[in-house]
Amino acid sequence: MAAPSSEAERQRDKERTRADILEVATREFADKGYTGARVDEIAARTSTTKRMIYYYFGGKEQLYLAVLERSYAAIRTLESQLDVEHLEPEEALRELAALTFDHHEAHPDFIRLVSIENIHHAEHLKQSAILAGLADPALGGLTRILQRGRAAGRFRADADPLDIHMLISSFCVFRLANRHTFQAIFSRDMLDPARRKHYREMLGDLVVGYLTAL
Amino acid sequence: MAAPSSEAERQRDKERTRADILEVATREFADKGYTGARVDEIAARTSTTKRMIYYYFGGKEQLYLAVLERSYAAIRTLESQLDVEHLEPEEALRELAALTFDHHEAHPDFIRLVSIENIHHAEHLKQSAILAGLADPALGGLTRILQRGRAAGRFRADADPLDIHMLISSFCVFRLANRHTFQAIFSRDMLDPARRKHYREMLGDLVVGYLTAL
DNA sequence: ATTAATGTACGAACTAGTGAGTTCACAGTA
DNA sequence: TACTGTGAACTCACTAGTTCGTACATTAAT
Repeated sequence: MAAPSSEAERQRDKERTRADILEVATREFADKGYTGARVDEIAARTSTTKRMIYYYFGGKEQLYLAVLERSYAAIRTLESQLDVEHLEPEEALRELAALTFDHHEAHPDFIRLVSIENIHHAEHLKQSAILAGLADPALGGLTRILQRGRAAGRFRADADPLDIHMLISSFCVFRLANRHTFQAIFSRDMLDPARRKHYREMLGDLVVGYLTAL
Repeated sequence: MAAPSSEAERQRDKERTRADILEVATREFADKGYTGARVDEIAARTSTTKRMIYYYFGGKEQLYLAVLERSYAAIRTLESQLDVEHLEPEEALRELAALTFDHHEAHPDFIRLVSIENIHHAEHLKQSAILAGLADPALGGLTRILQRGRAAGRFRADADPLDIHMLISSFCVFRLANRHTFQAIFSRDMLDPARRKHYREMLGDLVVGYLTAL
């Protein structure tokens, strides 16, 4: 009975309320942008009230920051899912690219938040405490693969890990971030499941092709 | 004196007023997004008043649509700048990619408007009258180059013009659209003039590498 | 004189944020 | 066991400020 989380009849639960707000706010901000998002609307969709948003987060901007940080935190786990030391450099690279491809596809809200944050010149991300921890997870595994490929004389010598990361990101991000204008103009849905495999392999060919060409 | 555009002492000039409003509105919308943009702010930065915005454009949304259409119209001129029939397919492709690269770099406002429009699910672009005229200019030259390359047995047979266009766009767009978060995380400015040549060539290698690999 | 173009002042609706009070769980105390 | 003080979690109604849009007045051109 003294258990902190007993069971069903819970009305007052700090963590649950915070998580509820964050969940709803993520969708609202990703959907409408920072300025377009309405605090009242977020409140209405939670099981709590607007006053609680201010009670727990302080204000609209701090809530947005919390949403942004939570979304970025998820991508840091990508590195840990990468186990490619036993693969040939080319295959390891394809594996890494595919992993990124899958992660982006699985987190459209995150991509939208990144777009929104760029509209705002990344001013919120810049002041975030988690910023420092984002670069290494994204580049660690990639750097090791490139070193192996270079040492084996199979990758071009002037390849920079950050450039390759940018290349992979641009392909994966564009597919989600520019989906709507692309579809409007060319009548092709880049997220059509029927084309998923094609794009996933195209990205691998692209990266390996660039590194092994010449 | 009957000349429609006489000279300096012009206070009443339909075209000039419209153009002035469009110019200022483009910057405001590109900078703040649709919801973030303020009609009063746009009016303040023109040499005219808010009343004129409603007089000429009808409202905030129609003004945004006019801004969007004007920006998209500019990209339709790209096709006409392409004269690569005399070049080998590989070089023609590099030329096309470089041209796109340059155009995107020269029109950051356009890229931002596209991002913003995607946040809004391209709902404004979809209802635009110019939509139908956008696909062909983007793909015409590219399709011809790919045909030549394939006919000569130098490009892979399964290459789709729209996929290649997407590849080129993703690289060029990412460099501008995600500049700020990328710089915040990796401390690298993708628009640094010192790296411009490198990226421009990287894109060419990328496209040619993908088409000629295997 | 009539009409097109322009400027000013204002209002209705919306929006972020807050003031003030309430409910609940629980620990200490008699 | 019953009572009570306390603080965290919560609700409701409100305010101060903003924002799009417009009614009305005015000026210039034909």
